[in-house]
Amino acid sequence: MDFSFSDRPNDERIKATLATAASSSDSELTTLFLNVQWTYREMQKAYDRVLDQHHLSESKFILLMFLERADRHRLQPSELAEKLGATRATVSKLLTGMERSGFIQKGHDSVDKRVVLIELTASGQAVLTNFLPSNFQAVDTIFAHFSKPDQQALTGLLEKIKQGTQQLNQENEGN
Amino acid sequence: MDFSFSDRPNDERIKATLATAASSSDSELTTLFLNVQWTYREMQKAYDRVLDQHHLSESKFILLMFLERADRHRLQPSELAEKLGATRATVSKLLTGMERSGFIQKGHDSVDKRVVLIELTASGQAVLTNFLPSNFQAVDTIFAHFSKPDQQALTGLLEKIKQGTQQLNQENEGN
DNA sequence: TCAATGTAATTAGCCGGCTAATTACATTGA
DNA sequence: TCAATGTAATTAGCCGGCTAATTACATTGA
Repeated sequence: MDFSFSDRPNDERIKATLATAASSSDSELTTLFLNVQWTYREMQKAYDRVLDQHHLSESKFILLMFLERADRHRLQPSELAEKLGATRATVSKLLTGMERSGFIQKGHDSVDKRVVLIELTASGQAVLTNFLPSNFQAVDTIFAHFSKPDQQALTGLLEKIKQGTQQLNQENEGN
Repeated sequence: MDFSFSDRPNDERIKATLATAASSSDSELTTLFLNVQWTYREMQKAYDRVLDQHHLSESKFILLMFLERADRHRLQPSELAEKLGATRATVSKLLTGMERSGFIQKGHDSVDKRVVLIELTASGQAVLTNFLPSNFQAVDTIFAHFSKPDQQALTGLLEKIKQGTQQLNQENEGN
């Protein structure tokens, strides 16, 4: 596998976008914005590779975590969807794949016939247990160069981005 | 549209993950990691909404930018793919959609019969010109709460994440 | 009590990403 | 010169996200 960096696409975007920037402030903020996107996407790709080595995707991993902590290792698809923050349709697809992989089993609720009960299998348990150390290791590596103050600084800056995002949503309310 | 915040899914992930953390350092870094993901994804969703109001996706917008700057407003699909940093297959799909929308036209190269030439249409031009101010406005809003030092600080922290990402890739080389 | 309404899950069909396979043409070198 | 190899683009088929429609069952209230 070739992970030698090609930052070229990012540079191309910056070049193209800066040519249309009206002010130097626009230029700086746009560069920063593209930098945030690029950094996140490279980070996520690297993290996804770790997950893939364990035959997992991020969402599937999170679903296994929820099941692991649930009473009797069982939850309804709708409960999983709400915890995950995805639609029921998406979760339905993910669960189909996880059943095929043998990570979960589907069962029926005795009371409400509409309900499906998703149960963690031993094999799903094992995959999760195996992945967890790699997960923390990956996060450690990503933030290897961070000092304590760096962590706090980033937390503060993320908070400001969240506020800006909320404003952007308000500006565009009513479609 | 309802943009009232449900941070619940993020909280659920943090709760579930922290329960399995070995050290307090793991806890802190994992929380920070989830926070980075959450913040980016909310920001991107808001930005995508702005694009969608102009019948664009981010990749389509970038492709229009490349064409706008190109000699005679023309590029080959393979050139666009390399600049964009996506596969030719992906770009092929995007271009099909953009042709349907009337943003581009496909033509033939007189010399090399394998080559397709993508040309920006007047309508594509117009959509781009119209979107650009909204684009800068969106970026401004996202970073509305950032001071100059904040910008510099974030740039530095992103650099550290990039370094960590590269290390993570090295650790997982040869899968 | 049963028609109207609500709810759980899935399916169909779209988007934008990917890899692998295919098609068509161009280039190269013995 | 033409077989082997390279290259441009597309297509097939997968993934994980979405909305809208559908199916099947549960609840409610006149």
